[in-house]
Amino acid sequence: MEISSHQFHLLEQLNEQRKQDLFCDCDILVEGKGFKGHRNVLFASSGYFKMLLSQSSKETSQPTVATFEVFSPETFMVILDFVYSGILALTGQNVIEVMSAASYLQMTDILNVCKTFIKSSLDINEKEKDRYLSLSAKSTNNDPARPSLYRSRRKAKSNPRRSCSLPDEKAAAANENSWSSYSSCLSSQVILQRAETQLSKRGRKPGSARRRRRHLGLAQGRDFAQYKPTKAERAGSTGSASDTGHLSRVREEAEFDAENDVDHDYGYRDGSDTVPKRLADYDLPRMRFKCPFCTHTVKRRADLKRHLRCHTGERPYPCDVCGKRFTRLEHLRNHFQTIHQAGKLICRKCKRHVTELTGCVVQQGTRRYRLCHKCLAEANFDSIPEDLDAEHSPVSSTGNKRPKWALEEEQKSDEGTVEEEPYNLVVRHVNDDVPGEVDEKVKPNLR
DNA sequence: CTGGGGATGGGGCCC
DNA sequence: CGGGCCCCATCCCCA
Repeated sequence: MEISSHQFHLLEQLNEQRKQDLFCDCDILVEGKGFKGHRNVLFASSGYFKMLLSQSSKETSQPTVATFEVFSPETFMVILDFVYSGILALTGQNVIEVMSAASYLQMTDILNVCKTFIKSSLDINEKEKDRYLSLSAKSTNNDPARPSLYRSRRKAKSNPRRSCSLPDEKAAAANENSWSSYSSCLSSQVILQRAETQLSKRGRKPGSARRRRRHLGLAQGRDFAQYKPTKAERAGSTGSASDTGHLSRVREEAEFDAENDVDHDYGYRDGSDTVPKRLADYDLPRMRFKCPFCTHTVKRRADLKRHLRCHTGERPYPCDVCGKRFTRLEHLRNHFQTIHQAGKLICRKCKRHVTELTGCVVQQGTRRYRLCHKCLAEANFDSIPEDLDAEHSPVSSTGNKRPKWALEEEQKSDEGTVEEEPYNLVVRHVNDDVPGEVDEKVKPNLR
């Protein structure tokens, strides 16, 4: 027989012990501020502490000391409170830093909740946008009541501990009405305010966005936590070795701001007085959309939507021929044209320009390219490397418009010269949330 | 190991 | 607002 309240009471007791510094055997120093905790609780909650404590597990007589300089004490407080209560006090203000810290501490539950929080915030319907954008110039999102809104929603659930497992899409969907409107309006304001901050920053140094441009290159499975700085950034970075992932980005941002004499004190917290004045100094568009995952801002919501794919890993455009997936239709088209349709009128071997008359298309697996007649005669296919996909690739020698996976009976070899256009590009927009479901022009689903 | 070039991915912006 | 084009940075493979 399971007594459901036990877990809650146990956690409550541990939290009391923490507050009264009873049996605490772990000291955590965050930017100089000290926190107390229990090794077993921290071990069970964080991958980082698991690693740390398992290394120092032999010296159990001495209290463990962990020092962090990569997030603020306030942020760690939010996380520690969550560890000991199951309640995560997320706000539009702190979500980015909490997510960064959770990533650092390898606390995937918090990470997922933050992601869900942010993604829900992005689902801004027009009504709310109009309403809150008009408010945003005057209002502040520092209302202390707001985090409690999020908490209360979570508390409404039967088990407070379970309530942190929000990443469950169904749960998120079920709760959408109850909190996404809140978070989206909150986020609208955050986005606008931060956008204004960014505008002020960027406005001082036109073109700096380009110089600071980062290749986010987040392929599927690559998390933004694994962000790699560019060569220039690596060379110029003065960040601590422990500052990994987006934390280093945050730090770089700070460094950039320092370099460029950016004033962070915009007075947003106290209201609107300073904001229009500052913005008025720069003749820039009023609206920018701020990416919740990074510092990037864009003019149009559609561009933000597109940009977000580099964070979410969403690749809704699969190549029907090789299965490779792309974030954009145009990338799929480019890929298809160059890889599967030999779109480039260049001899692959001698790199000379070829025409339909002076060259021919060579098919190798699913890959097609052109060779001039001379190179074709010399190569005789021997020097052309095998295509890994060759064994399962359809090959056409007819050039008919037909389904690309229809393997022709008379086909004997994977290689050979072919006529034009055996593959047709079929544009599909795949919804990743429903595995296997393929639909024409399904709207991208931001997870 | 290194440089070159193709492939890919992301941003700006026009239509 | 989506599609598409252009440009550029980065990755990655290969000589």
